[in-house]
Amino acid sequence: MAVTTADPEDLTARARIRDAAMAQFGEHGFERATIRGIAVAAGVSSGLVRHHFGSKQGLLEACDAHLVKTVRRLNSQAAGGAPDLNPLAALGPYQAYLARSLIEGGAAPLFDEMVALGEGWLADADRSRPDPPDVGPRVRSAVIAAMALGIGILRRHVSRGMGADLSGPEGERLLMRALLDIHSHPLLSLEEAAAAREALDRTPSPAGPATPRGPAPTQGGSR
Amino acid sequence: MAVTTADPEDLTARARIRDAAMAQFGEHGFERATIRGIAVAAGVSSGLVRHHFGSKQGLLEACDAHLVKTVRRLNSQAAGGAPDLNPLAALGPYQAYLARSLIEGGAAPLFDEMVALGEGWLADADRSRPDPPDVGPRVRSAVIAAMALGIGILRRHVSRGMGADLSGPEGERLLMRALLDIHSHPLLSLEEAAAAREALDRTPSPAGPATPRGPAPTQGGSR
DNA sequence: CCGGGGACTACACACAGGTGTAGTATCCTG
DNA sequence: CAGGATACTACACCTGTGTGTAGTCCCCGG
Repeated sequence: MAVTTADPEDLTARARIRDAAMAQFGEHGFERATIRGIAVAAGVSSGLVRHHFGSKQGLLEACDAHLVKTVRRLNSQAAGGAPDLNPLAALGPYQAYLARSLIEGGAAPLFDEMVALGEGWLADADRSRPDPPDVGPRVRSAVIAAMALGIGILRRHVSRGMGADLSGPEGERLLMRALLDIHSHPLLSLEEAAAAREALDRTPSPAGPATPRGPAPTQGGSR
Repeated sequence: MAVTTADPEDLTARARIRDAAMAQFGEHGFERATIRGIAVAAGVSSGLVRHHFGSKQGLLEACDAHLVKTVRRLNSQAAGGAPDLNPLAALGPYQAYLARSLIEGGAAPLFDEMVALGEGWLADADRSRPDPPDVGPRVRSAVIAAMALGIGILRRHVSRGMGADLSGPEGERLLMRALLDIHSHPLLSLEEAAAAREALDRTPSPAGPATPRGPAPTQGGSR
């Protein structure tokens, strides 16, 4: 059940402005988006934007609030259900906005909620794990949340790299298959991870040149 | 070996301007950063910025070029070495800039290089895998690259969620331990993944409400 | 009928910031 | 020692854009 943005004709001017703003903010970012541009997209005068939302900042806050409301609604719909490997996909047209908001700092509460959700799941899973994890579920959940969101944030790059548009159904399915494969096949064996962890412990200062050997695309040596 | 930004005094004005610009662009984004602000940070007049780089756009391109050069140098230093689980960390002060650049579309070639590197590694790993992966290494590499970069892009949120500053050495180590654990413990069992894949194949239209059950922090149901 | 308030528009204002120009100092080259 | 190029500054300009103000239309309660 994706977010359904009804016909613009069916919405009040206020809602149309908000949706247009979320689209523009999502696509161009807060600074680059202009009140006039949003007004044109919503089919109203720029003054009306100010009338309804007071200021550009106020408009942004209304967008954030609406995003939070939408996400909470989606979350409660899927309450108790299994977590999603590709959380951003559920937001449909608001996906770009959430990505921007995360980057520009607005969606912090949503991120924290994701972390909390994942933390619960990981804590459960840890109980049936032979070896105890050496970092707590909260830390791992934060990292996993960031990784999962990275796909949506870098949607354009991922689409280019995959050769399929992530926004389309075929790209979405391809992504899902890739995620299933990735998350069911660890990049490191337990032995490799243990060796890397030990190497990490041996270097007291983080300036050491030893990069723990581990498989993931790279950009360079360790810091 | 991190990127070492030498004393500002030791650099030419041009280099100082470029570094200041990368810092400002990285922290505030392209739009919000101002030429005057960059000039002040670099200790020069705003006219000199224009003198050296022609325009704000030209400055941005020079920053991109320098980033590419820096990353290539790091890559060649670590050539043949093992990939890094946390690629962005190696960039030190340029980390924020790369994150911004990826979001705003400038660093596409770098992303593609990461994907190519990871693709090679995955192709190697696939040869010693009992079950054949059902998506090619390039697609998986693109997804993994995005996931890995997501941590750096959402650095602030991750730091908050972990309770430790990712920019500091202690946060970096904690992240590394989390990554080692995550990448050595699959979130899905092979059976779960197979079941989810099968469920995915059964739903012809992607509008189906069935979210393949898989463990990761979530935001809502599937699209 | 009518008074008021909300929705909505048009237009003017102010200012931030990118860009352009002129001028000065400094250094290299012949 | 020219003399020109390059590094660098100060300042004027102008567009874009957020914001403020006044006014119109329309619905609704009394």
